[in-house]
Amino acid sequence: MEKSPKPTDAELAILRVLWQRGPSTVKQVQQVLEATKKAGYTTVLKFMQIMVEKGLVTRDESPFAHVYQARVPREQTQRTLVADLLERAFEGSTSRLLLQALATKKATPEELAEIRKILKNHERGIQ
Amino acid sequence: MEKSPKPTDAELAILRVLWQRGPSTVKQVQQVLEATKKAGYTTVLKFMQIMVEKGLVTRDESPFAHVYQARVPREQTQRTLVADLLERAFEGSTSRLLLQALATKKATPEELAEIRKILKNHERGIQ
DNA sequence: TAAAGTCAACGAATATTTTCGTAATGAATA
DNA sequence: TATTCATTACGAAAATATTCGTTGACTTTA
Repeated sequence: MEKSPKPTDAELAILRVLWQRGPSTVKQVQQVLEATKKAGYTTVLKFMQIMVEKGLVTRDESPFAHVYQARVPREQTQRTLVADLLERAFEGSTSRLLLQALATKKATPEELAEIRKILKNHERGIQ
Repeated sequence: MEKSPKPTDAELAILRVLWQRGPSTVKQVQQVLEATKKAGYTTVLKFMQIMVEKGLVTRDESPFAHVYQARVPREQTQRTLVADLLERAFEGSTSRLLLQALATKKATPEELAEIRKILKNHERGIQ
């Protein structure tokens, strides 16, 4: 079983791009990131090298441009992060977490429907 | 309106003690923390001094032992943290957040009932 | 008043995260 | 082959977070 270390902010931002785009070169990732954060090429490269060492991504050393790929699944990382926040800030209470999540961000009716569905599925699973 | 900077891990651990115990001295906080983390007295003191500077806590400079108190409300801090996580890891999707939260931690029937209640209240508020 | 104890202040040391300058490599091309 | 271009490698610098040793102030008590 793999350990899934908690990625830093910068690492998570890179993972998000890889999850969304699939395997990408440093340049491709950097171009996406420079829109929001202003991260230079070597900065992004450095992080991706660190992430290879940590096992967060794999690198395909293709002839010219190396192609990187997320090694940790999105959902697993999300679970790690939300479990961490639950413990650190909510004393483990999922209901409190949801309460504050809804308080900061008005969910659309579609989101609410989705939440109800998740809840229903979860209850069925528990029976 | 106050800004509510995201507390670091160590700062959040101290805030949790203050939220739970109410106004406390450094020693009292340190005694609670050394059970879980092994934080020395001066370490805790240093953080609490930093937190005064950042405006996270206030200090009552009583005759002998200074008494510290959380200045940021628990719920506001929780909202800041969950909003941050929503953006950084869930593309803003509250339903995804809940899904993964339920996936990591089996909610008790009471928790589920609580969650349903929160959802119902929230829907009523939206109408 | 002296000694011992308690606590805060200060600053240094360490660790971690983030950023980027510069050099090296290898391919394409003039 | 020499030059240019795109990319990676290396390592240092800067920023931030964490930890703690030491000093000094004040209180109590012997």
